[in-house]
Amino acid sequence: MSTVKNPRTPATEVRANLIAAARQLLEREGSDALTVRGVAAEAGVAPMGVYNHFDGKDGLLDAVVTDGFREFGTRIAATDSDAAARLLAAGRNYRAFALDYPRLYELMFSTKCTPDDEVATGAFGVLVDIIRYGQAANLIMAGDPDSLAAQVWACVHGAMSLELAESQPPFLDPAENYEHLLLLVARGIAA
Amino acid sequence: MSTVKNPRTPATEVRANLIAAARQLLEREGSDALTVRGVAAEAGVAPMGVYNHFDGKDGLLDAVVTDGFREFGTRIAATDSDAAARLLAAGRNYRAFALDYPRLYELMFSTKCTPDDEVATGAFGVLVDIIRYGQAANLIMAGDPDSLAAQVWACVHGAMSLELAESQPPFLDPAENYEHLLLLVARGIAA
DNA sequence: CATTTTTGTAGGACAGTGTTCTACTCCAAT
DNA sequence: ATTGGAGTAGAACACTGTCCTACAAAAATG
Repeated sequence: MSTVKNPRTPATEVRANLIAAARQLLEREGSDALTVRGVAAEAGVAPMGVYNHFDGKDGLLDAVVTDGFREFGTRIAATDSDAAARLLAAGRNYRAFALDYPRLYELMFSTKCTPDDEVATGAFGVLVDIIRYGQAANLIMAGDPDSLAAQVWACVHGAMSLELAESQPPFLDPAENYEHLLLLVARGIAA
Repeated sequence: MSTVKNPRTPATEVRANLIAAARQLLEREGSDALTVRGVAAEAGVAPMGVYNHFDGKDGLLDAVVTDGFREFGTRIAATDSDAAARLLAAGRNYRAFALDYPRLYELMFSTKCTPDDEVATGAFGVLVDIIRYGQAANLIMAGDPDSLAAQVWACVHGAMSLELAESQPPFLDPAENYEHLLLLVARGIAA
């Protein structure tokens, strides 16, 4: 009978709790489950927190994808000293992240969300640095590293986007096909 | 004061009208405007038509993306006798379609919709045929045409997905970058 | 041509959504 | 110790997908 009042969440944790709850809910139950009331309940927070700490639901989702890009940047980094190995490793790290958080990955690249520009650029910069490293080793053709990175990014993103949407021919093995794609890209940007 | 009753739409037209209305509304006002009531009003049809002719809103959207894939297949086809020119032309046709119907294109490749398998496979087959034509001309490397087509498709899809989401560095010219990407792909699958 | 069945429209209803408002209460800094 | 900011609770609004009933018109049947 007695409806107990929930304990109050410290102000400094509300924001982080909401982002973490949204990410959990997104992967566990899909993007349809990302409701203001649902995320707040998952975070143990009042729905109003979404409006006090973010610019409504859209603002929360923007914060979620920004958080995703921050993690993405650290995940795709590779440190192999061999330039070719580093490029391949980064490509595989890219796929591993997308497979770990498929729904977040889709949200990150959908037109519904706008991640913080600096953070997104940071993740892109990781790839640019790998391209530069390959150019220094004379593995990758000369040219604007940003442009080359954008092309490489497009190829791997397209592969993961299609794999996650199951838009690829079902008789092709996704992992095998992705490895072939990485080789295609390597040939395409070879010096 | 007097609410006039709308004329009744012939049964054979309701379905096509709803799909056409959804496509118009989608491009004109964005995916948020794709409500059952909104589409029905745009089509001059009662909302119940969405449930009589489709499996609810999701069924209507599936029909919309299937319609999109049908048109897509005809649009990307290229007939240049030179194999390299045909491949390039198809790549440019691909981009032209995505730029003509950006919101439909995003919907077609989102996880929310499932196009009719046969139709989607048909569009993919257009690219497979172009790959085969290039192999016959000894322009493209030997290997499974389906696998090669899937890789090429991934690259161009990724480029358009990023361009439409404005996820590319703003200082790069999209058209120019896309041309570079087509050359990258051509080198990657060259014999 | 007359009758019956199918199928569109009208309009209301339901639960769930994003969003905003008010009231209350607790934590923290002055 | 008091005050003000910031959390919760809960109601309210318009809008969403979905379903239901009632009625009328088109289409198929005789």
